[in-house]
Amino acid sequence: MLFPMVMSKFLWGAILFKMSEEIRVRFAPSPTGYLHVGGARTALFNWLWARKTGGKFVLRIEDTDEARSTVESVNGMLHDLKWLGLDWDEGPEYGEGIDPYKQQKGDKGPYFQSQRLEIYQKIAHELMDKGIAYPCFCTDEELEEKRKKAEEEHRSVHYDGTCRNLTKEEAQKRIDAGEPYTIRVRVPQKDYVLEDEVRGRVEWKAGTLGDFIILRSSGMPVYNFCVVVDDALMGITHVVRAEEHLTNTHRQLILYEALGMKPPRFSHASLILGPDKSKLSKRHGATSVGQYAEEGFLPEAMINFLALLGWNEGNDREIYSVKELIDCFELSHISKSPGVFDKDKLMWMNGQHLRAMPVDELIPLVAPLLKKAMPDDKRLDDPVILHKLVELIQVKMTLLTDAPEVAKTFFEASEPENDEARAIIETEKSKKLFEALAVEFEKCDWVREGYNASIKAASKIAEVKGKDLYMPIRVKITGSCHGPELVGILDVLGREETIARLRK
RNA sequence: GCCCCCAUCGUCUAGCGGCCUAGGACACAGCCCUUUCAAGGCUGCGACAUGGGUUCGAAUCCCAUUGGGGGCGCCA
Repeated sequence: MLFPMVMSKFLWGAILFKMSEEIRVRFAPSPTGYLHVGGARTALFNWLWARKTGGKFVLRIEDTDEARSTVESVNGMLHDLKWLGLDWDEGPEYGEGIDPYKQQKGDKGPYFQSQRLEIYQKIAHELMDKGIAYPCFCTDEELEEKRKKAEEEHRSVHYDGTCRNLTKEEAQKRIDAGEPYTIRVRVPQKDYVLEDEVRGRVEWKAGTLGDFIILRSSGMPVYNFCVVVDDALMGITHVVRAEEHLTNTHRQLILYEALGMKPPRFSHASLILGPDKSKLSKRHGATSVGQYAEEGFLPEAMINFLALLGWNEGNDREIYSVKELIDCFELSHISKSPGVFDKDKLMWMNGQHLRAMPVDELIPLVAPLLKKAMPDDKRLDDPVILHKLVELIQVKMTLLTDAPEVAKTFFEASEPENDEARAIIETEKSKKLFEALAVEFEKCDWVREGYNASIKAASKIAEVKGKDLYMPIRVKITGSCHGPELVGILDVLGREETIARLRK
């Protein structure tokens, strides 16, 4: 008995291999003007899956709610996605002077729902012609009434099917008379089963859902309908999205069946929560990716953090590069329980990525911030000094935006920061030390060995050592009791500046 | 009200019946390193929601309860 089983396994493998089509995933945000971290994580999971499998990542804009949709709001979204490094293979183009509505890439477009209205309308009417859907003439008021009544009688608030059994002729007559109507699908009386990649088997019993609208009386399609039509037409093979859509899947399975299409594989990740465990929203602070970019977070840290919030490889690993994530990512390892967005951990992670970064890569990120904080400082234009400076402050930064503050503590000459600092440099011994050191510095080689020797020599002359030696020098030169290592500071400042500060 | 999902330290999580007196990370505290502050290293603090089963054995499987979340729209 073992042999046939093994055989069939091989056979299945072969068939699956042959049948396996290109994997196509999508991210379908509404154009709200910015990318929410929850959306970013959804986009990331999709993107990782596409990149891991060599598939395609499609970007589709769900803008049937036209009011919010403008070039600016779309670009805001695309900008954030680009910043994260989540590039898409199909969808609107992004860039200076590009109109995302007009310039799109991919052959399954258009990728704006607002540009696909005829498609939805045509399909909705086809379904109606086939009797899979039907026109409903119930008015808003009537429906509201029914809902109320159902609630009072403790029945479920489904549509009662008033227009379900209208004859074709009767319906046509009312349509011809110009009566407004919506199109509803006839929901089959049967159970539906979803085999979710992360949640496993999810079942809906027959009768838990009433006939629902797919096309409004205005001719505008409804979300669940658009999604299914688009996903089907765009050849989406895997839908990865947040848990809030889990119950929508029931309707969507019905619609796939109505269209005679095979549904994609679904993966429902859970929600991202705020510190109070309610769904992450603006009142919890920064929720848009753009805000984190401005605060000085690195895209690779953001990616790493978001990936680990709701996904893990099954081990203790915390730090991943983007490439490593692509290699390790599996849909089945997405976690089922919701997670709190922990900014402290994000900060830590940012520090990890920041410190792991080669100085040459860090310089272009930090230089503009330094330049902005110290616009008149010519030294920043010197690549050698800039390199030394960034190298020195790298270990002291958590965020990119920490750079100016850390640099300023020693890069710019300043008065003692407080009385404690002032007291340190105003002792007689300290004053003696500074002069001795200035003299030594004038004649030494300006390399680490040189000024280390000078400090030693001055130490003997002024009869101070240890903390009484280094702290006064630090305070005299920088004005602060804290900062990067002293010899590094000397490296950056150079001989002239250092001596000038000692003698000031 | 009905439907669906979820449940391990404060937080993110490992765990998929014996390796668990439950491991790692963030945060917190202490120590070490160090001319300072960081960074780094070490140590500590700290959790299987509750109640029933199943089993020789349960964080792990099943059922209830409780708690959280989502949905039930001519919103997306």
